[in-house]
Amino acid sequence: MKIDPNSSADLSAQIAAAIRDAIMGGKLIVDERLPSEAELADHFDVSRSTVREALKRLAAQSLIRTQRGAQGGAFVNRLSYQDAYRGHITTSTLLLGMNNVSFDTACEARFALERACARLSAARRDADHLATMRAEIVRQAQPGLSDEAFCASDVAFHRALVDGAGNPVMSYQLAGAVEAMQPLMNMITFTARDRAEIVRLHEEIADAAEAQNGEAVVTALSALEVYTKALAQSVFDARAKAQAHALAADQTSSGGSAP
Amino acid sequence: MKIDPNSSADLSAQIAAAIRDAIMGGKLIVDERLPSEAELADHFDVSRSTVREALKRLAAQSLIRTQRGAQGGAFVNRLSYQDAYRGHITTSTLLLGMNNVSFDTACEARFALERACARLSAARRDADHLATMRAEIVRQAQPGLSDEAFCASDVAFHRALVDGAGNPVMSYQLAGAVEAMQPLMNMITFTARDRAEIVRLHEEIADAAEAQNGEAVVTALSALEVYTKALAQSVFDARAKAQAHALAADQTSSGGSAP
DNA sequence: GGCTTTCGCTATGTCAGACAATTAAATGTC
DNA sequence: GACATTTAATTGTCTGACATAGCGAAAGCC
Repeated sequence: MKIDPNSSADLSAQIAAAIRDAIMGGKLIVDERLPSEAELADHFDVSRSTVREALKRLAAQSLIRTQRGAQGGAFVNRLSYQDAYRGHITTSTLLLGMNNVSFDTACEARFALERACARLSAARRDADHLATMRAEIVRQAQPGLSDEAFCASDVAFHRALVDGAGNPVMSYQLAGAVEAMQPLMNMITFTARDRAEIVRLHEEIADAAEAQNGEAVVTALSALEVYTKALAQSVFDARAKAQAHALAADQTSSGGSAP
Repeated sequence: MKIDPNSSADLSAQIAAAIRDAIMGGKLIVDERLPSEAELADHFDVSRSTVREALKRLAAQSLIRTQRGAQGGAFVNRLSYQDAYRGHITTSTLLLGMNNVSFDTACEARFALERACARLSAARRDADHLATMRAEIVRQAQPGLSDEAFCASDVAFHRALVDGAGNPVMSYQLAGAVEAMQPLMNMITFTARDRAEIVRLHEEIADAAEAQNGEAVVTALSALEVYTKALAQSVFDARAKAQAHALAADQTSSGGSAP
């Protein structure tokens, strides 16, 4: 493990990259202990603080974990599905939130990918997955549920569907697409009629999954995609109209403020 | 932004979490400058080193960038697709590599998700995407190409197909599934006959994409999935057989070493 | 005036050394 | 042998210092 003394990048970033490469290249294996901070500082000829900053970078990516005390140190971490999920969801949410991704684009990606799980899920889902889906449908039908809770339940429902495929890699990849939609969905106010229609489509999906009819799950998901997009469109249209109206009123009263 | 003084977790981790929450919650917006390290140290009542470790954690996730000099500091970073791609691929690769994910599981997830892009890609791909696919096919047909280069070209081909869908969110989500397969594919030695068959299927995919026939792309992808799985199975079987044979020979010559 | 150069300020990057907290192992005690 | 104590190793945190980078204002020059 070496770093380039001529590089202009931060030493801590270079050291983190060197260790990351060693892990990804198999030179450091899972649960192996890294040299102590003092030894690493010696090896890279930097101070302990610099090494620590590098290790914190790796810890932020769940590549290592640290343990205090004698026999402690930094250990190569086995990246768990749970850790990977969390990071993936965080990144996906920020990516959508910071890049003005349109509702349609995110929605299209989400449903396209979810349909990819539909057939496998219909074939393999077990009783637990079905029970979760049914339970979330019941929750969604409860009056007085906040929009946030409704969206959260929606996510839980779809996650159960995806998990039903029994492929953890797929569940991981889908987690980003499904969960990152939640902030976008939270921008929508659902009327009772909207909720009823969504619940109806969820029931259609659950029924199809119970009957192990993959084709019907795909069809219902497509219907849900169309309905969701239309709903969002109408909400955004109404909001834009209200804003234009407010702007016009403002200009009438104050005479406007810009050319 | 507050931290819990009773928490047992590292202060730097708590501070990083607090700032991360502020960013995700919209309290800090893109390109906004964070307080200086000294000010943050003051605010959280910790030393500058601790603040720096927290900031390095965030930098590792591309949530902030830092700039030296007067008017410098830490700024909320707009998470670019490129940064998100890189992180996603790293995580996916490690997840597959560290959890003994079977080739079949990863392969199933990859092709299921890729089929989800197929119809959109067939409908929307532009000349560039087609050109990239054709170019990679040419590369793959060249004799003398190393297995690694063949796999890399395979990834580039499929990425072009996925990008053809024109949905950057989908491209991002797929990046993990497609690229993380590469290390697994690299474990396979391809015979000339294997490569020819894969190239043939790639041509089928490119032809279908050119004809904007989504259904045909899906069919060809499924055929490629079946072929890839069978190929991997035969390679692994042969390897296991060879190992069993070597073990038997070893036991015969040395009398064995285990109960 | 318009241009370049210099200087100073502020912020991050790095270093050195110290102490606190934690934990496992070694040691001592009964 | 079981239990308590000490010891050593290691990470976590703090303090203070200096190096380095970059912006902006001031100074100098034409």
